[in-house]
Amino acid sequence: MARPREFDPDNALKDALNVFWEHGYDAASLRELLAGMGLTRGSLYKAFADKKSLFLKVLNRYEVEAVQSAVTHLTTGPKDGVVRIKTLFASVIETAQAGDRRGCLLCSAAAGPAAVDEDIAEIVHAQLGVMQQAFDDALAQSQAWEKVDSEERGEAACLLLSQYVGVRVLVRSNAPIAEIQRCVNALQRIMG
Amino acid sequence: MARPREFDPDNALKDALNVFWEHGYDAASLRELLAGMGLTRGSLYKAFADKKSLFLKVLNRYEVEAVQSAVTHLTTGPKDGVVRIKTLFASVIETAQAGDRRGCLLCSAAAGPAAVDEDIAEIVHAQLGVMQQAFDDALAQSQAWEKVDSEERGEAACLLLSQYVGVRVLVRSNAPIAEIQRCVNALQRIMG
DNA sequence: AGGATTAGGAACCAAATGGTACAAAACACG
DNA sequence: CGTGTTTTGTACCATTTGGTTCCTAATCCT
Repeated sequence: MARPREFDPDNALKDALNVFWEHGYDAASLRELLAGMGLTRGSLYKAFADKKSLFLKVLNRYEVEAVQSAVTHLTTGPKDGVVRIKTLFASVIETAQAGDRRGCLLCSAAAGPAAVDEDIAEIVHAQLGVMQQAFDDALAQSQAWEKVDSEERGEAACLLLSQYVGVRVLVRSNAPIAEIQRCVNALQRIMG
Repeated sequence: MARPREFDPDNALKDALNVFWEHGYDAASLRELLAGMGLTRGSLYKAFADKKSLFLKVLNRYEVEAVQSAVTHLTTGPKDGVVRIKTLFASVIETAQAGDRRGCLLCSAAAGPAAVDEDIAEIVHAQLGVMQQAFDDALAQSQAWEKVDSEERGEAACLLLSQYVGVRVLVRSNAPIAEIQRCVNALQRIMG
């Protein structure tokens, strides 16, 4: 391994994640990525092959970093799963209120042209599936839903996932936070 | 008004809508637009100034064509507003099942880089507001909600809007229809 | 018929796109 | 010390981007 690389690949991936998260896959130009990651073309292409491959690796990092964080919200903390679901949505509002309007990388990728690419779509759907499963698990661990049959609960989990996608898209679209707050209020009321 | 134009501007706008609807604002290239509209650069720029202006006009047409169609779903038909809301979501499923995976132009624009542009964002939010109001009106005209105070009903309308956005994004992302169907099932069950 | 005015179309433009080629630089190992 | 191997950085590439120029063609109006 002759000359050692001068950058930490994992750190570079983190930087790339930030660029993609802000601009989306298509709108993130190679120049922006290079600037954000602090390296030059030669290094990037040697280490990550090309833009798409880089994005796929970034998506994996997003899972580790963001999706797992949401899943943790849904699986740990208050004993009742419904409460945890509520706090997850509350945390989405908090993030937006703190000025982070990037929304969810997965949700944006799902809505954009990137979703046409099969490899990207596969990962996106897999990770949304992880979220959905976490919603389902949380519902299963709640008083209100423990007696409901699993199919009906699964449908509710689907509903929560699409709700989650909708909210995060609205956040990214710069919708008034008050409106998003109202939407989450309704969700929390409906969930009892 | 010397030489008359050889194309119908309204028709060209309809064609442009189809291109933007399929690819989104950013990914729709000028070449694709010209091909889809069946005219050359000179004509397009003479009639619509530039790409962004064209898109703004297309958005207006989208309102007339698609948003108003949804609003009609929400305001006419069955007497009970909740039933009308259910049928709106059912029609979204039907569209997807028929092979139309374009989703909602507004929802995609909201999630994409186009939303950064103030002029575009303004129209997008205005039209989403129209949808939200229609949800609110439909709820007001239902047995289940007529006794609920207007703030709580307004929050439910917000919820329905974000739900709508989420579902249409999932449709565009090529998510399995069965999953989207389950999500709508849950919505219809929750609404009583 | 003829000037005025507008649409149509092609050539052209600079800038930006993602990607490649290749030489120089930095290390490991003998 | 030198050779082989890998990284780095730069110059370069063809292609595509949205947009402009400008000439010609078609119509209106007198």
